[in-house]
Amino acid sequence: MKAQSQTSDVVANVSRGRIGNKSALRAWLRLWSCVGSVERVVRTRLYSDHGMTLPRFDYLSQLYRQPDRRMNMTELSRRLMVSGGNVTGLTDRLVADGLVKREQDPSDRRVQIIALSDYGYERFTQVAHEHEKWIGELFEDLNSDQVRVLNQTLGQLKTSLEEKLNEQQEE
Amino acid sequence: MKAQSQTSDVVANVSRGRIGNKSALRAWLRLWSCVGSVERVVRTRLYSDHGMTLPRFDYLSQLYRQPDRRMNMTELSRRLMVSGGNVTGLTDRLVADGLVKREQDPSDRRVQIIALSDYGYERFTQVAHEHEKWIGELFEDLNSDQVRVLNQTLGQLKTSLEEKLNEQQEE
DNA sequence: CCCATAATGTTTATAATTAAAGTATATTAC
DNA sequence: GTAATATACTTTAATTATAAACATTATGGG
Repeated sequence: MKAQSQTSDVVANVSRGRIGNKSALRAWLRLWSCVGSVERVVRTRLYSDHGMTLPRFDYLSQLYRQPDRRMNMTELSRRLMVSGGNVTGLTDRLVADGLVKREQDPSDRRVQIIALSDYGYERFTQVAHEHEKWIGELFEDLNSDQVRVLNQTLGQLKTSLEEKLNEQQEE
Repeated sequence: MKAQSQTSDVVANVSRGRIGNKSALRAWLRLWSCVGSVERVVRTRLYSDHGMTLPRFDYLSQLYRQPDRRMNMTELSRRLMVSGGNVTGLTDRLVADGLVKREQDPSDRRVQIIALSDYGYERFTQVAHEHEKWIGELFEDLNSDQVRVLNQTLGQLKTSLEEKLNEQQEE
């Protein structure tokens, strides 16, 4: 597998070389660890300070970002990266709490369109403001160079992963 | 809210400047998205190819990394970043499947020491090899420079987060 | 039109997960 | 030594999550 670097030692200077599995695994474990720590903090504060769970916050934030504050179930499932059955259950509870509403798609009777209610919008706006502050505090020890490079690298990884997922799906 | 162009000017002039909340939030969303995508792939393959769930794999991997393949419940809870009750439930099921064993700590009768069984070790070794390959494939589009910087930045973030968590805990 | 296939969402059964309360044991202060 | 406190783990009730099977509706080809 490493034979390739011999042929291209001029080009590589090792710097642009392919990464090995061990190296990738290390990066993955760090990613996992960082995300876990941040999630834990956010989940705890969401619950103690606002009586809101993290899955519901993530759900509402997807609706919030849409211009019309609306999205169908399949799209929610895709964006939240959770199963369809999960979205059904979350939706039931959010509807019961009055945070979102179910609407019918006039052009396709299979489709449920979920709309953020006025109450849901108001509620989410308050919580999101706090949330943004927490994240800012948690990342404050990184400098702007680091964050810029991080965003760039993760953006590339995200695109690459999406391509792989699409390929996989088509097989 | 300042216009984006103004922020960029500041960044350009002061490259090591403090990051803003918006910038941190963007980084957090990318982190979350990448981890979600990778987790989804790993979870699906673990289940379809090996009949193993992701939480159990994570649990076993913690034991596997220990020299004596042993760890108590509290430490498992801390490392897996999940609640104690969760570890109790996972342990019950893993014991039922013969992958781990419960042992008593002779010096402290409150402590449960969890040991990877021979079967669990064998089983995990096979799955872990595959897992490492999947991660390698998922990250293959990043070059070694990117992974090095990523590891460095995430390492710093991880340390910073751990400090903040400790401070918070002591309050 | 009719059938096969795909897409959308729900249901079912089970597993994973949390927060909070509870139990048992250990440690510390006095 | 005893009481207060802390630690380790379990239990409880509710929520969140999955995969797989299902029902309904849409779409495309003959």
